[in-house]
Amino acid sequence: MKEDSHDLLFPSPQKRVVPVLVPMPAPGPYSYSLPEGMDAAPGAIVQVPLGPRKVIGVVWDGGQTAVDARKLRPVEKIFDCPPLDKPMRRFIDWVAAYTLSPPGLVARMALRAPAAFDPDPMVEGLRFCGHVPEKLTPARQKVLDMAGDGLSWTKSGLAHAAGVSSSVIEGLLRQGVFEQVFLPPPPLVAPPQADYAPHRLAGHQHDAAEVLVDAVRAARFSVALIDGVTGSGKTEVYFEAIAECLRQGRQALILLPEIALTTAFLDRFHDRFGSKPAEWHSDLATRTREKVWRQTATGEIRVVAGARSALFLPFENLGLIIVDEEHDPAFKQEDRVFYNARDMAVVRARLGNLPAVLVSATPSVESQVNSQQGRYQRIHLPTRYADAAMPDLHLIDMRRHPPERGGFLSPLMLRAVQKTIEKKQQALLFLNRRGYAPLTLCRVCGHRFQCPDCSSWLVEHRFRGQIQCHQCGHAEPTPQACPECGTLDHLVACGPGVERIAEEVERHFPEARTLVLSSDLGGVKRLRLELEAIARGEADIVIGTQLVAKGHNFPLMTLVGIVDADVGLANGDPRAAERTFQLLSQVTGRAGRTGLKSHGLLQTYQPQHPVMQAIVSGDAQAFYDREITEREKAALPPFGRLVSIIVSADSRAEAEGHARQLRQAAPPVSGIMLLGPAEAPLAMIRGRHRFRLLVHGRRNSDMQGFVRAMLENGPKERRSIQVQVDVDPQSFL
DNA sequence: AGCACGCCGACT
DNA sequence: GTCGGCGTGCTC
Repeated sequence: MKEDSHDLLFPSPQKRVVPVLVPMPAPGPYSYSLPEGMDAAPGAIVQVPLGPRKVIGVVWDGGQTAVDARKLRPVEKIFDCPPLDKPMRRFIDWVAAYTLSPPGLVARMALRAPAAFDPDPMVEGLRFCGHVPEKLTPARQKVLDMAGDGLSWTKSGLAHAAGVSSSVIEGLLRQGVFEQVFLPPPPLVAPPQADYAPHRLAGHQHDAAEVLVDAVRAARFSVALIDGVTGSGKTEVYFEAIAECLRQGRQALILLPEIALTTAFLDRFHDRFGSKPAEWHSDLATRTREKVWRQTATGEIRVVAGARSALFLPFENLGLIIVDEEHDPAFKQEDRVFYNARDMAVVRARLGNLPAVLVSATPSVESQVNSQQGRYQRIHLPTRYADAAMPDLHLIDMRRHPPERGGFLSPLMLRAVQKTIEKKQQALLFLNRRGYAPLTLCRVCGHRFQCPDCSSWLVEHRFRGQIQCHQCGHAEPTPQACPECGTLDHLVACGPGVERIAEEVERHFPEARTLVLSSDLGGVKRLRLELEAIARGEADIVIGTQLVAKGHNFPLMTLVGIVDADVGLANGDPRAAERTFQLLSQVTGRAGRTGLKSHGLLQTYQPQHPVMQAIVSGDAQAFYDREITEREKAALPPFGRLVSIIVSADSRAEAEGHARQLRQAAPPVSGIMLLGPAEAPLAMIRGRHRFRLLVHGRRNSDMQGFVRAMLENGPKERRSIQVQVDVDPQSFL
C-alpha cells in the first residue's frame, strides 16, 4: 500500500528491471526491480521476496516479460559470490527445455547449498609477534618452537601441533605474545598434483591415455567412450586425462553412481594425485556441502568426484567431465526434474566446449549406438592391466548336468567349489534373489501365496520367519497352515533364493565357513564389516545377491559361480538382455584381480543365448551386434496391445497405488508402465502401444495441461532429441 | 515448490 | 463449538 502510493507520487521513470529465476515451477523468470546503486549482471545469485517468503534466485538473461509494474518487488540482496557463467546458464535452459521441466527447478539444483553464497567467515588466527613471555615454562617453550617462524596458526591447530592444551595458548595470548589475525578459511582439500605418482602405462592403456590427453589439450567439445573389461585399467587411463587437465590449470569432474563413490576409489585417486578429490553426494553434511559448492565456484577445488547432481556445480573453469560406470541406471534422476546425468554431462560438455569421457566395462546400448554412428569416439581396452589374469569362464548346461533332487547346484559347480576351498581360496556363489524361496505353494490344494496388495508372489524369508512381497514391502509371518484348505505342514517352497543356496552349501560343505550377503540382512555397517572380513579370508564360501556385483574386491576370491544366469532374461523389460549382460560381467569380474588363476561358472538352461555366449567369449561387441532371437522377442512386453501408462506428477508411490488397482482389474490391461512425465512422450514415440493414459497428479488443471501438451507437441518436438540419447527397444532387441 | 485460504467431516 | 484433512489459487 505504502509502496504503491509512493510510486504513484514519485514515479521513477528509469526503474531498472531484472529477470530472476526463482526456485518454483513457473514457466520462466520473474521480474524484479533493482534498487538504486545495486547492480546485477546475468548469473548473479540474489535474494528476492516471493509471496510471503524470501528465496534465493539467479539473475537470468533474455528479454523482459511484460508484468504489471505495480507487482514488481525489489531485489533484496546480491550475494558476494561468483555468478553462474554463461555456459552454465545455457545448460540450465537446455536441461529445462529437454526434460520439460520449469527452468526455476533446474536452477534450484545448481543452488543447493543454502549458506554457500555468502563468503566463508574468516577464521581467527594467531601470529607470534616477538615478545617472549616472562615465565618460560616447558609447555610455553614448545609453543614458541612451533610458532616462532612468524607464520599464522589457528588456536587449536597450534595447541595440537605443540602438544599442549589450549589454556597454554590462552595464557600466552593474554601476555601479548601473540597478535590476533584473520585468516581465510582453509581449503577443503589440498590441490591434487598432476605428476605426483603417474602410473606407467603400456600398450593399449598408453594409446588410450594419449587420445584422452590430446582431447584435453584440444580444449574443445568431444566425447570418447572407453570400454574394457574389469581390471583393464580404465581408471588409470582417465586419471591421465585428469592430470593433463590439472596441468592446463582447469577443473575436472568425475561423475560416479553414488554407490561407487567409495573410500577405495578416493584412495586410488589419492595414490595417483597426492590428495583426495572433493566429494559431492546426497548425504554430505550441510557445512561441507556449502564449502564444496563455494570452493568449486571460486576454483579452489580442482577435482570433484560426485554423484549425478555434481553436474550442476558451478565450476569456475571446467575442463573435463568423466562419467564412470556410464551404463549405470543410477545416473537417471526420477524425481521432479527427470534426467540422465550421463546424457546431460555430454550436453554440459558441448555447451562448455570441453571434452567428456564415458567409461564402462559394459557400455549402455545407447552409448554403443552413439559410438557406432560416430558421435562418440570409441576407445577399446582389450586386456587386463599388468598381471591380473582374466577369469576362465565356462557355462554349465543345466539340462546336461542337472542338480540332484531338491538342490539347485550342478555337480560341476559343487566340484569346483570343493576344489577351491581345498586350495584355501574363496568361492562366491551369486544369485540375484533375496530370501529362501521366491514362491510358496500348498501341496494339497495348490494354493499360491500372493501379495494382498499387488499381484506378485510372496517370498519366503526363513531367517526372519516371514513371507514378504518384494514389490510393495508387505510382510506377514510364515504360516503353518494353508489359508485355503487348512492343511497343516504341507506348504512347499519353490525355487531358490540365497538363503536356500546357503542351506544347500552347508549340507555339502559342513566344515566350510559360509556367509550370506544380502541387502535385507543387516545395515550398511554390518555389510562393510562382513566385506572386510571376507577380504581378510574369514569366509570360504560367500553367497550373495546383487550387492556383491559392485566395487568391492576380494583378493582371495578365485571362483565365481552364477547359480542361475537366466534370472532376469524373461522379465519383460526391454533392457533385460542388456541388464543381464552388464550384471553378469560385473559379477564374473569380481574374480581374479590378484594374479591368482581364477574361474567363473555360469549355470544356465539357455547356453546358446546371446548373453551367455557374449559372457564366455568376452566379446561384448558381438553381443551388441547380434541378431535378435525369437526367444528374446518372445520375452518382450505385449507391444501393440492395450497398455496402461501411468504418469506420476509428484509421487511415484501414489502412481504405484493406482497401478496395483489396475492390475486387479486385469482383463483389458495387458501391461502397465509407470513413467515419469519426461518419459511418457518417449513411450509414445515408440508408437506400438494403444494407450490408456492414467494420469496421476496433485492438480487436475496441471495434469490436463500436461497431457494436452504431451499429446499435441510432445512426440513431435521431442523426436529429434530423444532418439539421440535413447534407443527404441525394438532396434536392439 | 511452498504457502495461505477455504471448505467440509469428526472429535478434544 | 473447533481441528485438520485436502482441493484450489497465487507468487514478479
